[in-house]
Amino acid sequence: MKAKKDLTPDAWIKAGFRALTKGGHHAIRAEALARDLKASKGSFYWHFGDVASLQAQMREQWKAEASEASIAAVESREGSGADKLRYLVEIVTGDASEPYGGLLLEAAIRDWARYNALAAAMVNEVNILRIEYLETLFRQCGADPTVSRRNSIILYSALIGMEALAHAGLADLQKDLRCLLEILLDSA
Amino acid sequence: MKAKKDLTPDAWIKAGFRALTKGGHHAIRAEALARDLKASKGSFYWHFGDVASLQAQMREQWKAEASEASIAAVESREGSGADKLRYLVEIVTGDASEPYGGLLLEAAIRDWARYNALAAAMVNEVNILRIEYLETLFRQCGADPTVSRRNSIILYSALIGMEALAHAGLADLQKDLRCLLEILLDSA
DNA sequence: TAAAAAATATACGGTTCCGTATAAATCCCA
DNA sequence: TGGGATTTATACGGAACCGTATATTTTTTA
Repeated sequence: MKAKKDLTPDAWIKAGFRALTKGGHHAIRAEALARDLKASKGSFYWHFGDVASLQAQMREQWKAEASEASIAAVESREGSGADKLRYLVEIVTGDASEPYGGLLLEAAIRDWARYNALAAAMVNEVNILRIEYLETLFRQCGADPTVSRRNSIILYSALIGMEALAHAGLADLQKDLRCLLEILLDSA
Repeated sequence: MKAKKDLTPDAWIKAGFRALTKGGHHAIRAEALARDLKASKGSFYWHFGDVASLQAQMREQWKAEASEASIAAVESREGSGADKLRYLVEIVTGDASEPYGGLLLEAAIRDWARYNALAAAMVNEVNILRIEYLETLFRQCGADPTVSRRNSIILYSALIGMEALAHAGLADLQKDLRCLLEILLDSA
């Protein structure tokens, strides 16, 4: 009999994200993930004490990634605040650029947060960081703090909402969000 | 022993919406609803063939309500297109005005649609109707069709996205959405 | 008021899951 | 190469759920 499939905790975490994206937070189940990885439940429970522990590690990993990835990519570039905003819109609407399936996973995690306090707390922290970063960019464009904050909230909200519409073809994520950005930049 | 609690199909449907809002689509379960209503599973299966049938009726009911409620309220008023848009923003951001818990239920249904094709089809129809209605209002403000459509998508997306942020206090749904509306009205 | 119909309750078998216990296979290294 | 540590598989008991079958009670009606 074969054994020792070299399953790392990370492989289980990735499987967890796949399940979350496809079936929602309740789809994160030990036996289902084991089937996905063609492994057995025993293996799962060697790496994790329970399902909640896997979920905790999923939250940690996503939070770290979500807090840094896009911001680091934008900050590594030279350019004005407006340029950075345009580039940011570019990369976050390009799904492939993000790990674990980009906006689809984002949405699934947001759903998760709706029904779970721990996930909600994490998503909230990420939201705060992202909105604060957007604020700095809008301020670099010359907008005053109040307008910057409002623009940030509007832009970020629209991104979240458009993802749902874009999936059905109702919105063109890239085009519509870019358009909104220009409107916001002009409105000052 | 008591029996005959006068449970209508509608009582089960309402319980279904409660469960959906609180726990997500997987929380719509016959035994859980029965506990909620202090009834038994047998009663549920007298009114519904199975859980999928309850879900179908939930979708029908919500679709009818969601397609008409806000639009009818706005259309019953006199005023310019801009006035109607302002009033529409007013009522959709006032949570209590909608049945079954307003935006919270909306979000839960949107989550449901993410993982279920039937729910996705229904939500898509509702989205189309709503966006088309927004378009007519923007056109009444003098915007050309292309701009009207873009404004509609932006405004509707922002509403969807802001709900998630507002829940954590990051956005002021009413204020921020109204602000966006004015920006869109000015951008023409 | 007795029988039929409507509505609810209880009991059952089957499935899927959780988490634990235990066995088995593989890896590492002395 | 053999034995301990690591990793995976199998087997188990218990819980929750589904949908059905079968009482049991209430309401309606003839």
